[in-house]
Amino acid sequence: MTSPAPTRSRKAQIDHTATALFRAQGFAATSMRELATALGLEAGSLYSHIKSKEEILHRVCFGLAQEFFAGFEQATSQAASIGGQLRQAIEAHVRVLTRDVAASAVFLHEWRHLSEPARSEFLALRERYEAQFRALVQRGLDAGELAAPDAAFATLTLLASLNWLPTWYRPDGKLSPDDIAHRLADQLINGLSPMGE
Amino acid sequence: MTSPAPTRSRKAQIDHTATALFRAQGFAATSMRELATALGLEAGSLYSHIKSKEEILHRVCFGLAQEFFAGFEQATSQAASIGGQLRQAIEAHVRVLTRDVAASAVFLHEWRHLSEPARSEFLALRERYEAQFRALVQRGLDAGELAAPDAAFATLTLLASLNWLPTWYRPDGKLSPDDIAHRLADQLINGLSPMGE
DNA sequence: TGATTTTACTAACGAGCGTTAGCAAGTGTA
DNA sequence: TACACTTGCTAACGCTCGTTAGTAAAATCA
Repeated sequence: MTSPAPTRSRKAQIDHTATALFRAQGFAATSMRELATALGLEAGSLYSHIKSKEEILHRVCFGLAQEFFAGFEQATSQAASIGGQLRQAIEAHVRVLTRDVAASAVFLHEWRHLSEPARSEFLALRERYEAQFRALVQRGLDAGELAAPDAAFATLTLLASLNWLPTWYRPDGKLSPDDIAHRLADQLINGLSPMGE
Repeated sequence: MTSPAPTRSRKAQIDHTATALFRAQGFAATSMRELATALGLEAGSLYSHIKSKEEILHRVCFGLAQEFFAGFEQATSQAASIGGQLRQAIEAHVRVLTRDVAASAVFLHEWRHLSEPARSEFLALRERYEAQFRALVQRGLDAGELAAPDAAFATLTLLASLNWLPTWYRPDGKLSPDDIAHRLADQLINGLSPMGE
């Protein structure tokens, strides 16, 4: 009862298709009948594999949160300058975002359809993640490796640039995820001015 | 101070309340009965003032689009360096975003619930607006006032930072809209590195 | 083999959805 | 006064929603 492989695969298939629909139409505007049709099933059949519609959303949101934490931890565990750690953290974030753009979009926009207490738990995780980023930026400011009037503000702007990515990124574009990660890090750290102005 | 002025038409009140609900719960997850209750009405009464639920969304989305275009035009019509124009355009964009955060959030996230052909028209407007920004950045690159490997990429990142604002901005925060506009422009143009570099 | 689990079906439930029709009270205008 | 316009009500329409119950074929495994 712990982990039969074939069960997992059908469930994962449902999650995957649902994620794509949630992204394209939103959680509330996606019906279970629509999801079932996309999978070649009848609506009722879905409930042999999942308990509820929200369960899918829950799994997507919390699963991705875990990936973000893992990426950040790996990026900052290696010895490097603060600026180097920030760059690695940015690239790790971008890597998670681009690994599954649909899931990322759902993670970023559909979490508010979680009901309590999941919603609050999710927001707490999100705040914890942002706080980690903020602390890293603050260390950079203290060490003189970064310059900004306010760590909180700088961090918000930084994450903003990253989190808009799923709205325009296409896996078949000419820039690879690593290209994008590098350019984003460059632009955010160096700005748009020549020689930094 | 924020009490509804008696001069505001019932229609405008409906739009305003609906915008707040659409922002908090999403368009699809907000029912007309819920909207009516928030206004102290019965559901059917709404239809003495509006034709449909989508009509409200249409008005919010296209109304804000017009504001963005007006802001950009005013920002770039004044004679200034390219960098100065970009700075003004950024600040104009932020000013529109902060004037009505709820409407901005709806504009940014709920437009996909527009049905055709409104949806395509909206996307065309959006693309036109981004193209204007992109052209401005490109002129900056050509004139040597800005530095980036790619105007399109730089523009996306720039607008990304701006458009994330409605998710965290609170009108009663300690930063005024103009403060925010200035800081955002600084950070995006100069980056996080000390002295640029 | 037989037992069990997995997978999917049909049919239906109660609830809520956006919207409409018809009516009535209040308000401004001539 | 009479008329029109605005505003809001009640009641209901056809429809879709997420979910459940009960059943059964197929796959898995002892």
